[in-house]
Amino acid sequence: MIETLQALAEPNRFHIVELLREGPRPVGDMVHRLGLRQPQVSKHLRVLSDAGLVDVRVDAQRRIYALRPAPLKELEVWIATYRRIWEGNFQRLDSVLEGLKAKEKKRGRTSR
Amino acid sequence: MIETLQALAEPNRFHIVELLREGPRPVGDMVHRLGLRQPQVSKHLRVLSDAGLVDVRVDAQRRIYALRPAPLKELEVWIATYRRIWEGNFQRLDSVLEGLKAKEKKRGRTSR
DNA sequence: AAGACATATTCTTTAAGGAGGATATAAAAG
DNA sequence: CTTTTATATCCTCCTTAAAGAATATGTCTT
Repeated sequence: MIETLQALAEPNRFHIVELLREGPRPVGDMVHRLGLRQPQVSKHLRVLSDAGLVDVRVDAQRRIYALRPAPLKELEVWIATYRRIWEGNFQRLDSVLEGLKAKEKKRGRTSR
Repeated sequence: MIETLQALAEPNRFHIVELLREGPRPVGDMVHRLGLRQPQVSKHLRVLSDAGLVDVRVDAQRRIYALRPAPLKELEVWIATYRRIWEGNFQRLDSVLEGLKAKEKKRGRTSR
Protein backbone atom coordinates (compact mmCIF):
# COMPACT_ATOMS: atom_id res chain seq x y z
CA MET A 1 0.00 0.00 0.00
CA ILE A 2 2.69 2.47 1.02
CA GLU A 3 4.86 1.12 -1.76
CA THR A 4 2.08 1.72 -4.25
CA LEU A 5 1.69 5.28 -3.05
CA GLN A 6 5.41 5.93 -3.20
CA ALA A 7 5.59 4.62 -6.73
CA LEU A 8 2.70 6.79 -7.88
CA ALA A 9 3.84 9.89 -6.02
CA GLU A 10 6.66 10.57 -8.46
CA PRO A 11 5.37 12.76 -11.32
CA ASN A 12 7.13 10.90 -14.12
CA ARG A 13 5.95 7.55 -12.85
CA PHE A 14 2.46 8.89 -12.48
CA HIS A 15 2.68 10.00 -16.07
CA ILE A 16 3.87 6.56 -17.13
CA VAL A 17 0.91 4.97 -15.43
CA GLU A 18 -1.39 7.40 -17.18
CA LEU A 19 0.20 6.45 -20.49
CA LEU A 20 -0.21 2.78 -19.80
CA ARG A 21 -3.87 3.30 -19.14
CA GLU A 22 -4.35 3.49 -22.89
CA GLY A 23 -2.76 0.11 -23.27
CA PRO A 24 0.55 -1.74 -23.09
CA ARG A 25 3.55 -0.01 -24.59
CA PRO A 26 7.23 -0.63 -25.24
CA VAL A 27 9.83 1.48 -23.47
CA GLY A 28 10.92 3.40 -26.54
CA ASP A 29 7.44 4.64 -27.13
CA MET A 30 7.23 6.06 -23.63
CA VAL A 31 10.64 7.64 -24.02
CA HIS A 32 9.29 9.68 -26.92
CA ARG A 33 6.06 10.63 -25.25
CA LEU A 34 7.58 11.59 -21.95
CA GLY A 35 10.55 13.50 -23.25
CA LEU A 36 12.77 11.63 -20.82
CA ARG A 37 15.87 9.64 -21.61
CA GLN A 38 15.75 5.96 -21.93
CA PRO A 39 17.67 5.07 -18.79
CA GLN A 40 15.39 7.20 -16.64
CA VAL A 41 12.32 5.61 -18.08
CA SER A 42 13.75 2.15 -17.50
CA LYS A 43 14.57 3.08 -13.95
CA HIS A 44 11.11 4.38 -13.24
CA LEU A 45 9.65 1.29 -14.80
CA ARG A 46 11.80 -0.74 -12.48
CA VAL A 47 10.27 0.99 -9.49
CA LEU A 48 6.79 0.52 -10.85
CA SER A 49 7.56 -3.11 -11.50
CA ASP A 50 8.88 -3.66 -8.00
CA ALA A 51 5.71 -2.12 -6.67
CA GLY A 52 3.73 -4.58 -8.77
CA LEU A 53 2.12 -1.81 -10.75
CA VAL A 54 3.36 -2.97 -14.13
CA ASP A 55 4.08 -6.17 -15.92
CA VAL A 56 6.66 -6.88 -18.61
CA ARG A 57 6.31 -9.00 -21.68
CA VAL A 58 9.32 -9.62 -23.85
CA ASP A 59 8.90 -9.12 -27.57
CA ALA A 60 12.23 -9.62 -29.29
CA GLN A 61 14.48 -6.71 -28.29
CA ARG A 62 11.69 -4.76 -26.76
CA ARG A 63 9.84 -5.04 -23.52
CA ILE A 64 6.17 -4.37 -23.52
CA TYR A 65 4.94 -2.90 -20.26
CA ALA A 66 1.35 -3.14 -19.12
CA LEU A 67 -0.57 -2.01 -16.09
CA ARG A 68 -1.32 -4.49 -13.35
CA PRO A 69 -4.69 -3.79 -11.77
CA ALA A 70 -4.06 -5.40 -8.38
CA PRO A 71 -2.33 -2.54 -6.54
CA LEU A 72 -4.75 0.07 -7.83
CA LYS A 73 -7.60 -2.12 -6.82
CA GLU A 74 -6.15 -2.43 -3.35
CA LEU A 75 -5.76 1.32 -3.16
CA GLU A 76 -9.33 1.82 -4.19
CA VAL A 77 -10.53 -0.56 -1.51
CA TRP A 78 -8.52 1.30 1.08
CA ILE A 79 -10.00 4.64 0.09
CA ALA A 80 -13.45 3.15 0.07
CA THR A 81 -13.13 2.43 3.77
CA TYR A 82 -12.95 6.19 4.25
CA ARG A 83 -16.20 6.76 2.54
CA ARG A 84 -18.16 6.51 5.75
CA ILE A 85 -16.23 9.54 6.91
CA TRP A 86 -17.74 11.78 4.31
CA GLU A 87 -21.05 10.01 4.17
CA GLY A 88 -21.96 9.43 7.80
CA ASN A 89 -21.23 12.57 9.75
CA PHE A 90 -19.09 10.96 12.38
CA GLN A 91 -18.40 14.25 14.07
CA ARG A 92 -18.82 12.98 17.60
CA LEU A 93 -15.87 15.19 18.21
CA ASP A 94 -16.82 16.41 21.63
CA SER A 95 -17.05 13.00 23.20
CA VAL A 96 -13.62 12.18 21.88
CA LEU A 97 -12.14 15.33 23.25
CA GLU A 98 -13.77 14.97 26.61
CA GLY A 99 -12.41 11.49 26.95
CA LEU A 100 -8.90 12.52 26.08
CA LYS A 101 -8.17 14.68 29.04
CA ALA A 102 -9.80 13.17 32.10
CA LYS A 103 -7.95 15.54 34.39
CA GLU A 104 -9.75 18.53 33.03
CA LYS A 105 -12.55 19.25 35.47
CA LYS A 106 -15.17 21.53 34.06
CA ARG A 107 -14.54 24.67 32.02
CA GLY A 108 -17.80 24.68 30.13
CA ARG A 109 -16.93 26.87 27.14
CA THR A 110 -15.45 24.97 24.23
CA SER A 111 -13.64 27.79 22.47
CA ARG A 112 -11.65 30.09 24.72
CA MET B 1 -3.42 14.72 -7.05
CA ILE B 2 0.34 14.24 -7.06
CA GLU B 3 0.51 16.31 -3.92
CA THR B 4 -2.04 14.06 -2.27
CA LEU B 5 -0.04 10.99 -3.21
CA GLN B 6 3.19 12.49 -1.97
CA ALA B 7 1.60 13.38 1.33
CA LEU B 8 0.21 9.89 1.81
CA ALA B 9 3.33 8.10 0.65
CA GLU B 10 5.22 8.86 3.83
CA PRO B 11 4.60 6.10 6.39
CA ASN B 12 4.16 8.37 9.39
CA ARG B 13 1.77 10.62 7.54
CA PHE B 14 -0.15 7.63 6.33
CA HIS B 15 -0.39 6.54 9.93
CA ILE B 16 -1.65 9.95 10.97
CA VAL B 17 -4.35 9.79 8.36
CA GLU B 18 -5.32 6.37 9.62
CA LEU B 19 -5.55 7.76 13.13
CA LEU B 20 -7.69 10.64 12.02
CA ARG B 21 -10.09 8.25 10.42
CA GLU B 22 -11.42 7.52 13.88
CA GLY B 23 -12.14 11.18 14.38
CA PRO B 24 -10.51 14.58 14.96
CA ARG B 25 -7.61 14.66 17.39
CA PRO B 26 -5.24 17.17 18.97
CA VAL B 27 -1.54 16.97 18.21
CA GLY B 28 -0.51 15.73 21.63
CA ASP B 29 -2.74 12.73 21.33
CA MET B 30 -1.13 11.71 18.07
CA VAL B 31 2.31 12.22 19.55
CA HIS B 32 1.53 9.56 22.12
CA ARG B 33 -0.03 7.12 19.73
CA LEU B 34 2.63 7.43 17.07
CA GLY B 35 5.64 7.35 19.34
CA LEU B 36 7.06 10.31 17.48
CA ARG B 37 8.17 13.61 18.91
CA GLN B 38 5.97 16.62 18.81
CA PRO B 39 7.94 18.64 16.25
CA GLN B 40 7.90 15.75 13.80
CA VAL B 41 4.20 15.31 14.16
CA SER B 42 3.62 19.01 13.68
CA LYS B 43 5.78 18.96 10.61
CA HIS B 44 3.96 16.05 9.09
CA LEU B 45 0.67 17.71 9.89
CA ARG B 46 1.92 20.75 8.07
CA VAL B 47 2.51 18.72 4.95
CA LEU B 48 -0.88 17.09 5.24
CA SER B 49 -2.44 20.48 5.75
CA ASP B 50 -0.71 21.95 2.72
CA ALA B 51 -2.00 19.03 0.69
CA GLY B 52 -5.48 19.82 1.93
CA LEU B 53 -5.80 16.47 3.62
CA VAL B 54 -6.43 17.85 7.08
CA ASP B 55 -8.12 20.75 8.70
CA VAL B 56 -7.26 22.56 11.91
CA ARG B 57 -9.56 23.89 14.55
CA VAL B 58 -8.15 25.92 17.39
CA ASP B 59 -9.26 24.97 20.88
CA ALA B 60 -7.37 27.11 23.41
CA GLN B 61 -3.72 26.04 23.29
CA ARG B 62 -4.41 22.98 21.28
CA ARG B 63 -5.12 22.41 17.64
CA ILE B 64 -7.63 19.82 16.68
CA TYR B 65 -6.87 18.17 13.38
CA ALA B 66 -9.50 16.49 11.27
CA LEU B 67 -9.54 14.73 7.93
CA ARG B 68 -10.72 16.59 4.90
CA PRO B 69 -12.53 14.27 2.49
CA ALA B 70 -11.97 16.22 -0.72
CA PRO B 71 -8.51 14.95 -1.72
CA LEU B 72 -9.33 11.35 -0.92
CA LYS B 73 -12.50 11.69 -2.90
CA GLU B 74 -10.55 13.03 -5.82
CA LEU B 75 -8.12 10.16 -5.56
CA GLU B 76 -10.94 7.68 -5.53
CA VAL B 77 -12.44 9.23 -8.63
CA TRP B 78 -9.10 9.01 -10.38
CA ILE B 79 -8.69 5.36 -9.56
CA ALA B 80 -12.23 4.68 -10.63
CA THR B 81 -11.35 5.81 -14.14
CA TYR B 82 -8.99 2.85 -14.24
CA ARG B 83 -11.70 0.40 -13.48
CA ARG B 84 -12.46 -0.19 -17.11
CA ILE B 85 -8.95 -1.53 -17.40
CA TRP B 86 -9.61 -4.44 -15.15
CA GLU B 87 -13.22 -4.83 -16.10
CA GLY B 88 -13.26 -4.51 -19.86
CA ASN B 89 -10.38 -6.54 -21.26
CA PHE B 90 -8.90 -3.78 -23.31
CA GLN B 91 -6.05 -5.95 -24.48
CA ARG B 92 -6.12 -4.84 -28.08
CA LEU B 93 -2.42 -4.92 -27.64
CA ASP B 94 -1.54 -6.12 -31.11
CA SER B 95 -3.19 -3.26 -32.90
CA VAL B 96 -1.33 -0.82 -30.71
CA LEU B 97 1.97 -2.47 -31.38
CA GLU B 98 1.42 -2.69 -35.09
CA GLY B 99 0.59 0.97 -35.23
CA LEU B 100 3.70 1.95 -33.36
CA LYS B 101 6.28 0.89 -35.83
CA ALA B 102 4.98 1.52 -39.30
CA LYS B 103 8.33 0.82 -40.83
CA GLU B 104 8.22 -2.81 -39.79
CA LYS B 105 7.03 -4.70 -42.85
CA LYS B 106 5.78 -8.14 -42.02
CA ARG B 107 7.41 -10.61 -39.64
CA GLY B 108 4.29 -12.51 -38.73
CA ARG B 109 5.30 -14.22 -35.46
CA THR B 110 4.54 -12.13 -32.39
CA SER B 111 6.96 -13.66 -29.93
CA ARG B 112 10.44 -14.34 -31.26
C1' DA C 1 29.93 -12.40 -38.33
C1' DA C 2 29.13 -7.21 -38.19
C1' DG C 3 26.49 -3.49 -37.32
C1' DA C 4 22.19 -1.45 -35.68
C1' DC C 5 18.59 -1.22 -32.34
C1' DA C 6 16.14 -1.63 -27.77
C1' DT C 7 16.60 -1.87 -23.09
C1' DA C 8 18.85 -2.56 -18.57
C1' DT C 9 22.42 -1.55 -15.30
C1' DT C 10 26.20 0.82 -12.98
C1' DC C 11 28.42 4.86 -11.12
C1' DT C 12 28.52 9.60 -9.86
C1' DT C 13 26.48 13.84 -8.70
C1' DT C 14 22.93 16.50 -6.71
C1' DA C 15 18.72 17.81 -4.63
C1' DA C 16 14.65 16.83 -1.52
C1' DG C 17 12.95 15.51 2.59
C1' DG C 18 12.85 13.43 7.16
C1' DA C 19 14.90 13.32 11.95
C1' DG C 20 16.90 15.66 16.12
C1' DG C 21 17.35 19.34 19.02
C1' DA C 22 16.57 23.93 20.54
C1' DT C 23 13.64 27.65 20.70
C1' DA C 24 9.62 30.78 19.85
C1' DT C 25 4.68 31.73 20.56
C1' DA C 26 0.40 31.65 22.74
C1' DA C 27 -2.93 30.46 26.00
C1' DA C 28 -4.17 28.66 30.84
C1' DA C 29 -3.52 28.13 35.53
C1' DG C 30 -1.91 29.57 39.86
C1' DC D 1 2.97 38.14 36.52
C1' DT D 2 5.15 33.76 36.57
C1' DT D 3 4.89 29.12 35.34
C1' DT D 4 3.12 25.37 32.83
C1' DT D 5 1.05 23.30 28.80
C1' DA D 6 0.41 22.79 23.74
C1' DT D 7 2.05 23.53 19.39
C1' DA D 8 4.80 25.56 15.65
C1' DT D 9 9.11 26.95 13.59
C1' DC D 10 14.12 27.13 12.72
C1' DC D 11 18.56 25.06 11.81
C1' DT D 12 21.61 21.28 11.06
C1' DC D 13 22.60 16.58 9.79
C1' DC D 14 21.86 12.55 7.19
C1' DT D 15 19.55 9.47 4.15
C1' DT D 16 16.97 8.63 0.09
C1' DA D 17 16.17 9.04 -4.43
C1' DA D 18 16.21 11.29 -8.97
C1' DA D 19 19.04 12.87 -12.97
C1' DG D 20 23.08 12.31 -16.17
C1' DA D 21 26.41 9.85 -18.58
C1' DA D 22 28.62 5.79 -19.91
C1' DT D 23 28.40 1.08 -20.69
C1' DA D 24 26.72 -3.72 -20.86
C1' DT D 25 23.40 -7.19 -22.73
C1' DG D 26 20.77 -9.22 -26.04
C1' DT D 27 18.35 -9.53 -30.45
C1' DC D 28 17.49 -8.42 -35.14
C1' DT D 29 19.09 -7.48 -39.88
C1' DT D 30 21.97 -8.20 -43.67
